[in-house]
Amino acid sequence: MPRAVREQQMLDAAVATFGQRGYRAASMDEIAELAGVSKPLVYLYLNSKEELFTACIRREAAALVSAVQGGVTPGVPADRQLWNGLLAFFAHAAENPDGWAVLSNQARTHGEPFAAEVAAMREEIVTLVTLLIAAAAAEAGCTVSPGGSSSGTSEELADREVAGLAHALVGAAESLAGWANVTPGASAKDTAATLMNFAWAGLENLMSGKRWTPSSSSP
Amino acid sequence: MPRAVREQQMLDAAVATFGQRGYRAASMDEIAELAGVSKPLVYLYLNSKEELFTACIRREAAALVSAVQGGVTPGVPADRQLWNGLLAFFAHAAENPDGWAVLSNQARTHGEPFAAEVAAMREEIVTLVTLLIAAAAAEAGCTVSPGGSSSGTSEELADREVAGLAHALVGAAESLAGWANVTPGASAKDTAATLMNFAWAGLENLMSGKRWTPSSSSP
Amino acid sequence: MPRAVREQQMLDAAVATFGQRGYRAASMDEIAELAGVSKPLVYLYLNSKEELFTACIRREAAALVSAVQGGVTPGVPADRQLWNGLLAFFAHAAENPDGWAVLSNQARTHGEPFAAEVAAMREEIVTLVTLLIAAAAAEAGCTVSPGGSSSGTSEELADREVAGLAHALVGAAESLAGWANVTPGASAKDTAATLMNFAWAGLENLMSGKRWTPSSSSP
Amino acid sequence: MPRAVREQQMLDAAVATFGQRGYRAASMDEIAELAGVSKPLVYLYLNSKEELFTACIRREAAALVSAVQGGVTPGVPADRQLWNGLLAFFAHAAENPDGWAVLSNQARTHGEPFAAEVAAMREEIVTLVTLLIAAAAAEAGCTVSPGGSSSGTSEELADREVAGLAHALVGAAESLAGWANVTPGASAKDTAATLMNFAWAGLENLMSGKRWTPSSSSP
DNA sequence: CATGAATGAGAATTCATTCAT
DNA sequence: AATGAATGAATTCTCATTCAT
Repeated sequence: MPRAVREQQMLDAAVATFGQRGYRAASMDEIAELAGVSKPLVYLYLNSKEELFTACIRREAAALVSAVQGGVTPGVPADRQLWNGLLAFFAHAAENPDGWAVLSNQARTHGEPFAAEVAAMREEIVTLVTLLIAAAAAEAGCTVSPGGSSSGTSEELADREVAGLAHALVGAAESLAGWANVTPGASAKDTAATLMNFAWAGLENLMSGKRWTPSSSSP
Repeated sequence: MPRAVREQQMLDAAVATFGQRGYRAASMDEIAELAGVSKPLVYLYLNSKEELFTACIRREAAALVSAVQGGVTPGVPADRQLWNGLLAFFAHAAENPDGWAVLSNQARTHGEPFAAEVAAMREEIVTLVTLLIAAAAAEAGCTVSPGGSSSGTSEELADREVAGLAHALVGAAESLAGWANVTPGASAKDTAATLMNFAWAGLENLMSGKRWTPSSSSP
Repeated sequence: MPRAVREQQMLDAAVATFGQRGYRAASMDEIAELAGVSKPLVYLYLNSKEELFTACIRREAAALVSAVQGGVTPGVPADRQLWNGLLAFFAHAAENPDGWAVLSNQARTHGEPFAAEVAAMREEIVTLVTLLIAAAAAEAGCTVSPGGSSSGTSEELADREVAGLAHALVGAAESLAGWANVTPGASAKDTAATLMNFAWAGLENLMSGKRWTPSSSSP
Repeated sequence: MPRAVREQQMLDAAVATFGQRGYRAASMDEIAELAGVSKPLVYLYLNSKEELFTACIRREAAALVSAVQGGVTPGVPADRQLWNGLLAFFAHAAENPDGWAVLSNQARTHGEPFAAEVAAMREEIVTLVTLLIAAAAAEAGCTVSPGGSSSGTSEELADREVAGLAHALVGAAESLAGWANVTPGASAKDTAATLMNFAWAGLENLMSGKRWTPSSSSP
């Protein structure tokens, strides 16, 4: 059996085990057995538990990013791109629960070699979303100023605000994906719709300058 | 030294260690040393690693809920209550990063004794937020119908939508808290403002029936 | 509460715990709790686990020997004395199962400080039985020769044979006591009768020279 | 080194250690060192202290039963079979003192997983002896009635009496084996002869109806 | 290419024992 | 006379990792 195939089998087993047991609780014994190979072979191919875990993270991160990017097709309006991206994201997380668990739970929870990998992936997605939001703003005739804090002027949006929005959106998506994965009856489409509604409304309001500030409320 | 004091010292040390290392990677040796006591004493007072971890989760969850509830003072308008609650939440998470890590990362990542504890706390907060959102809607003259799916009628909001909003809001807040804890220059107030804007806009749009649906967009 | 009383309570608790759990598995914590006192007090009175166990053995051994000797009343025929002794022995073992377990199982199973204590008690009983057997033989008009091996002559019994008989009898009694303690429906009287029958027959045969030897059998 | 060989080495070491120190006091460290392997290997092959101990009991019980059965060759008169069986038993116990200690002391003294193992072996031997005694009775022209209590009639023996005899005989043999193992100058042959004499006499007396009863003695 | 055999290092947990009061 | 507080030293068990073949 060719090496590449064996390696994928090992990664499959590792993702499943890490996702369900957690990094520390997963044992190389269990992974090797699940992969149907002997432990030394795992070491021969992947060197150590740490490298094996890193390889898992990379593979799953790449798959997720690729799935999302597959949804975000240029040429259509920004809101549709966002919608398709969300849909692709929730569908992928639902179809690969172990991989999603590795990325969202395990990788973050264990020290530095791993957190950086996920942070990179996350940054990639945040960037994508930031661009989408900026594009949506542009389509709505709103300029994005590279300045610091929010000017509050209608038709103008600060960089920071767009970035904050993107972060909040990605954070909400991550949280909802975990929730949808453990909630029966939460389809990817419904989940995406909930978030899209939320996000789009926030975006429209920001663009039209209707911000909520502590002082805008009753005394 | 009296038992109660020692116990708090141990919990302090345990929260710090669990928060930084993770449940499995944290060793009782390290916790005991950090607490300035011998391991047997930790066992004498807290019985096992599992019970120790559970005690940490309970204490931190109670502290967090209490902080948030301290912000949500009845008698003021709902939007202010929400604002104050968010502020209290982000401030508490920022001031207790290890406790927050225990609740948001560790407790969820490890099997059933623990996940349930956090789920209970989360439910408590989601309920609080749901009530707040409903109150805000009422203040704005919008009725909340106990029916199933969204009717789309102006001035009417389905139960499910309020709950979805609350879930998304709490999820976004959790995610933003993690992000703020890791991002220099993100103050609790700024973070709360970003989210409040986002959430309030979503709420206003929902209340006024301006929902985004896949088909409402350009082809 | 006077010291002597407290000490007996501790020994009661210790005998029960050692008898049921075994020497190593019994913990000083459990013993102290069962005795209703604090651990340091146990140490104050009995110094160490080893000394505590020794004290248990001594007390139980003395009680057993005293019970047996209470049955063996001089002045009556030797067979009756033997019978009464057996009866007293089985009754005592049945009434004090934990004490009997300490003597028969635990004390023997754990190294040298303890085995010697029990061996001493056992020797005391074997001596008593030896004298009884010799008395019975004398009553039956049979001389006991202080010589070495069995002469085989009728009406004469070697020292060694009497000692062997006594040892076998005591061994059988010990074994039967353990058996009776775990066998429902085995009364002390029945058990004593079984053994008495066995022993008395052996004795009579020996005294009348009807020995079994390998060569006395068919070729 | 092949697994089977290593396993036997480990069992050898374990039997020696358990026999001398007792179940609780024997440490896996000591056993591993005596076996000349590392502790993890012992766990890899035998899983736990409990399973290791059970394996010891099984091996030693099988060896002992096999030794006794090797002595009891069919085709020769029952008394010779009994004699050869006793001889084989005492010889085996003398040659394997640790194994004998495991079976006779340790296994009985510690809770349920183990006691049952030994009880099974003991039952096997008691059955063998019961059959032998019945055969001996038959050869002597005595019928064994399946009835309840002793009829007392000459030439007739109740089931119960045969079973009681077998139990007492096995108990006496066990006790004598322990004694012989501890008494210098007590050869297997001498020990067997003492017991055989004892047993055979008891059997002959029972068969000829000469039972001792409390009331048959002088007042 | 693949594995059976083997281990050093460290994990959780328990226990007999001692002080200061 | 009595105890709450505290620990050093084991003990059972697990795991990532490496050779020799």
